Amino acid sequence: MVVLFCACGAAPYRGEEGQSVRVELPQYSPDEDIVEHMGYTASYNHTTLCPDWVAWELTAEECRGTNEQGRQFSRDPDIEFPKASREDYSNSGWDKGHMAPHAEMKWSLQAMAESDYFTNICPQDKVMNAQAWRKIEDLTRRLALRHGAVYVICGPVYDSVEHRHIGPACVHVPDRFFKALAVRGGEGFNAVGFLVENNRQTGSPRSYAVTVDSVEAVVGRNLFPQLPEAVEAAFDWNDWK
DNA sequence: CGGCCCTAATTT
DNA sequence: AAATTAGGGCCG
Repeated sequence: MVVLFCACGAAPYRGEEGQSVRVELPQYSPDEDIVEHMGYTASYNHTTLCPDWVAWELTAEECRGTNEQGRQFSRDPDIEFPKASREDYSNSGWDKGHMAPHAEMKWSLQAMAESDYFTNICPQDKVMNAQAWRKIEDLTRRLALRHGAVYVICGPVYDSVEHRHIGPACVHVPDRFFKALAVRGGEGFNAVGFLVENNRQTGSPRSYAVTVDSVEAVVGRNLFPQLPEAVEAAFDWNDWK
């Protein structure tokens, strides 16, 4: 069991009882290998060699970070057997796709470096990563600036038993990716989800938007256990565009 | 155009 | 291992 704490320095949401609540964290089990970094929390899967989920709170202040540092993909020192490496991805035809974006860590050089750990990386289709996925990331940053903070969780989806693998370590290639966002509105929280196939997807965020309930049905866990059930049951795209 | 998502080769 | 350079495409 891992005791989670707020390592990012951002002011955490305080629930009804006044205690600190990590809205971005999903339901998880004690046997998951969960690691805390400055900018994100991840559950690393030693079979897929990818995270099962990566969660973080992105604040407006963090979006205004100005540090500059190139990508420096490396193994996570906090994971005991981090078998994925650069070698698995190079010449594979698949991107080393960030879950928590490098560009959302510009508030700290260390956070930027930690975002390049393979704990935070999945094989992503080049076109999907640069277009459909990036547009959802751009939207997420705009939402953080507009609302002050956005709670984010995303990760891979494996639909087929016989999905493909890459590299000597056999990193599993996801069939889809999910992402769920929650923001504080006037009368509580709003939440929306996205499901994107891991192929040449170029569409707008709206074209991938679904309810968080729909994402949970695919992922098989409660993504925002701190929020009321009704928040996850529906969304109005006017709140997100 | 700058910013963002990357790749690969080369140098130190 | 890290830094630098060169290249590619899309978006606002």
